[in-house]
Amino acid sequence: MRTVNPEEHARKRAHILAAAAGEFAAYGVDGTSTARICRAAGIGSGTLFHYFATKRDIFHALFRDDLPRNAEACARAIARDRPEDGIRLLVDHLLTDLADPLVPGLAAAAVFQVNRDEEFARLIMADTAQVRSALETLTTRLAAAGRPLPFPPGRVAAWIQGLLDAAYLSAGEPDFDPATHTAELRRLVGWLTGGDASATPPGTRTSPQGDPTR
Amino acid sequence: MRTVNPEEHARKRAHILAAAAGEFAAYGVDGTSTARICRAAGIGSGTLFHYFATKRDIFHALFRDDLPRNAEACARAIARDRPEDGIRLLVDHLLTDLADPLVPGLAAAAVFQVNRDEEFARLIMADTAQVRSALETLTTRLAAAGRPLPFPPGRVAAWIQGLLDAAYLSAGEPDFDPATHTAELRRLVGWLTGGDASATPPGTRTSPQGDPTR
DNA sequence: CCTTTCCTGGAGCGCCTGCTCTACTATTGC
DNA sequence: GCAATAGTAGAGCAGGCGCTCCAGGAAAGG
Repeated sequence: MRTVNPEEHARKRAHILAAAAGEFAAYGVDGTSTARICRAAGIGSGTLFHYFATKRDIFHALFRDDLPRNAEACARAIARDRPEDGIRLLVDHLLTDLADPLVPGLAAAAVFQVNRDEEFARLIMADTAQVRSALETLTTRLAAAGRPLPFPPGRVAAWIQGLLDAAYLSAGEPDFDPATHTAELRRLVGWLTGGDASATPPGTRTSPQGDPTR
Repeated sequence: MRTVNPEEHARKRAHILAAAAGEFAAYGVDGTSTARICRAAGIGSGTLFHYFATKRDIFHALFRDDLPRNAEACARAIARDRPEDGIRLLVDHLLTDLADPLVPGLAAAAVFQVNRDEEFARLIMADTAQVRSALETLTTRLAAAGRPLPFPPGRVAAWIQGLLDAAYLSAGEPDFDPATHTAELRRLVGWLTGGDASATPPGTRTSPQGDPTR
């Protein structure tokens, strides 16, 4: 008998995934041939299809692996005493990879794939629903505490999520600055959650920093 | 001799473009074969390539045709006396097609293509820059008039544009309602332009309408 | 009428695709 | 050391691709 070494297996799998991520980000799913992934990973096609059933499966795995981490972040956010802290925590977590150069390409490929590939759509939907639910719980708590939200709690949650998605897509623009964008996004979230961010102190107009929300 | 009939030519071209738009929205550029476009348009491949040089060219034409209309809208917006009217005009113009069922698919395909196809990226960039410039002119005028913008005028313009893009992408979500989304977006734009939208009157929290900005 | 050009469908070409299959080596348990 | 199986490379296959090319119908000018 010979048993499988799960650790080595996972390492090799991750190696292939990393190589595939670069190709998918650059050329998309349809635009990336399996031969290209093999070349990038330095393996033969036999090896590739030993680890993954289909090309689509590779792309799915790239996002499926993030699901548990997001679930954990949601749980931590809800556990916070002050809802605004939870929202801040969740927003920060979801913005972690904003500076990753692969992100815009992968985000574009993902948005595209959601409209095309039903199985992938369900995968992403599960993740989205999870985050949405957490955000809605938190915004509902804010509303219950008397915060004057501009929209119903569910809609506020939807907008926060929309802003996050938009951030990842705009990360590919030529003069994109993650720090500025993050700061401004927090400001917008502050307004959406009924914070005092609407009171604009004079002089802030030209300063990219200076967000007192915490 | 025989002369070309430009009117008939344009009609046929538009017919092919309409058919292609449906296919591109459903399957993307790579996922749509030229044979499929031919079938959808009820023509042979000879005809298709008589009107368009390449498959990519068909996709480009789909967006290139909108450029002059957007330019005109920008000009009209800048010509307005009150900058907030101009912004409102431009935002409304850019949200015209939000209810079109093809829009989410085409937007996804476009976002994807921008990251892949350099020529298409330049095409979209030209359109984006044009709108951005108009918005920035208007927000700068607002700032000069003493309006307390939350960010520098250029950044406010960028955010308005980002919100518009996000709207088109989220238009594919299951419970998307164009009217609600538009109303809320105008509210956000109101805040971004230093309007009084931040003062939340009680009872607005559950009302999807009621935006007094004009 | 004839000529010229536009317009058209579809056969077909060369190429590339995702994936399978086979032959082989490396590593494990006994 | 032996058997069993995990892991690997790459040739090869069937099918689909974008696009070309050609033969002929349709329509305009003279």
